[in-house]
Amino acid sequence: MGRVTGDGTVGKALEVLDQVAAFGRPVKFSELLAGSAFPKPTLYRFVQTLTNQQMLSYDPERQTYAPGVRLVRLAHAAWEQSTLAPLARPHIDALSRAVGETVHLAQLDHAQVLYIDKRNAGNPVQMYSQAGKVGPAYCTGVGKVMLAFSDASLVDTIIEQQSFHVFTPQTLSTPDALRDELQKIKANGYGFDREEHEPGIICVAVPILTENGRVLGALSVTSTTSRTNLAGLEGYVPILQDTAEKIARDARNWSFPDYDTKETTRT
Amino acid sequence: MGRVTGDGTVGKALEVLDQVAAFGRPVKFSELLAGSAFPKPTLYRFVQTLTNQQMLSYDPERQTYAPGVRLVRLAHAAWEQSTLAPLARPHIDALSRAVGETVHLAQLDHAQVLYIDKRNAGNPVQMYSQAGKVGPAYCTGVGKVMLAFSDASLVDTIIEQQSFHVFTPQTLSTPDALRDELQKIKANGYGFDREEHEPGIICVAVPILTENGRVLGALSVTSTTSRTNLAGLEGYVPILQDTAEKIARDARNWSFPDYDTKETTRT
DNA sequence: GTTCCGAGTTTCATTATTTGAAACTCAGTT
DNA sequence: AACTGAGTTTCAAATAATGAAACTCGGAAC
Repeated sequence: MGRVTGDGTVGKALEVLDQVAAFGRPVKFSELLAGSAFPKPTLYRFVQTLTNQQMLSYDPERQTYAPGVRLVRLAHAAWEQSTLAPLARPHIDALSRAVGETVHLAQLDHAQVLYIDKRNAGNPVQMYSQAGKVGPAYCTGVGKVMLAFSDASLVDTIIEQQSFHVFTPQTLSTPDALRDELQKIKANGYGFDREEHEPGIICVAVPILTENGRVLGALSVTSTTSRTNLAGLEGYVPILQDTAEKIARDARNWSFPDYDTKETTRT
Repeated sequence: MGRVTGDGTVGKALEVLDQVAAFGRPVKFSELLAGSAFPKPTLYRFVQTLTNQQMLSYDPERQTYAPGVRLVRLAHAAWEQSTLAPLARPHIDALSRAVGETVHLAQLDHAQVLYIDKRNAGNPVQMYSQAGKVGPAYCTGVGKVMLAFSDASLVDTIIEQQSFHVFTPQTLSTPDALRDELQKIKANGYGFDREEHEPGIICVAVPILTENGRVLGALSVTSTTSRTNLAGLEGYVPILQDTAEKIARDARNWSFPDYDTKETTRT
């Protein structure tokens, strides 16, 4: 079932770290305790250890914990070494200059979309996304495009984990509706977000695929209904596909890790 | 007395994580083993656990490990909750537009400068490209400015930990030279980087201080000797100080961690 | 083709760490 | 003065981590 087994003490500690991060704000020990499976002294020791290790920061005044700065340092290394971002950067810069709209680079992380880079439009639209932020896979352009080109078994797994929360009247709210959409996207080679996540926000997205057709990530151009429409965005498809192809080519040359391939030829 | 490293199993596992990150590239198990104090099976189990937990990613093709995507997600929470960056963002945007040069926002993390946000001269907003990067405290504008306004005891501790590596002929290479410089910076209220870290790169920096004079972080405007000179940069001091003040004010209003009354010893 | 080699992996008895019920501290109530 | 409850410490029992040794297995050497 859903729960990945926490392996050992380290797994438990990281579970606590996730809990703190999930709050989205500095959190008191008692709040953590209320939402934790661990007994008080156990949780207490984990929080102490993580704070010592700078994985959490403690505000002595308010007596709250928040994810710590050590994570920011570590994530920089992660971003540089295990994401497409550094490789894609020059291509995204060029794309951004060419289209003059907000550009996103995303990867699939478990059942969610992880935004790993972004370029803002010249006149910035206030948007929810940033590098490191996660979003739903079933109602974002990048999410749907990545799913559309993923293996059926992976899609099944991921669809099971979607909440299908209805953000707007356009949100695809059932697995079937999503599967239909994925099929159309696969046929077209690109996909839209038709205000499915945020009203007024539309986007066009393409997958970044290896030669063998494995999904590395996705690229999108985002705009607003007040600035353009789907037909307008569709005009960006060629340059998006061109950019995606360049990124994929660079990725091959760099021999990018098969980061989510497990059990390929092993028994 | 202080244990420098290793509280429990969690501490050891995080030590391994740091080791991987320190390589700056995907690393083989044997390379890790060579630089590790842990026996082979112990290290092996840590690496397995961290990989299971997505704190490391494994490339089965090349048999290498790199910091994992989970860190990127966690760091986003850290960046939003325990750094000045989200709060400072609008002010830095404004500053960036006004000066048209590269702008950095940094905090002190142990004995190092941690860059938490950046605006490039030409292109707006690039996340995590520089955010998360660390630099030396003794030879960067932001580093020296933060030290200049820190408590003497903290400065002593930090100076002990500096390498005083000589990057350029201008690098301050002794504690005494640095202390002199810090005194001058404190008197002026702002500081320069006179090509001390990279040839041709100069900057002017100001501290971000609370009402009580506690250092929250630092702001800098960076340019090159081919574009301007120290006198030119000095012209940015008023707008830098203004921006720093606005950030400090917002920090107080938002009552963000790491602010307010000095050691409350009420009786 | 066989042997050797060594990186990576597993085993298991030993050892050290983690665990959590209970007890304690202490500032702020009642 | 007694109560309360969040946060902290204690300590014997339960559990997990440890690492020497042994094993795998693909490739290099003979």
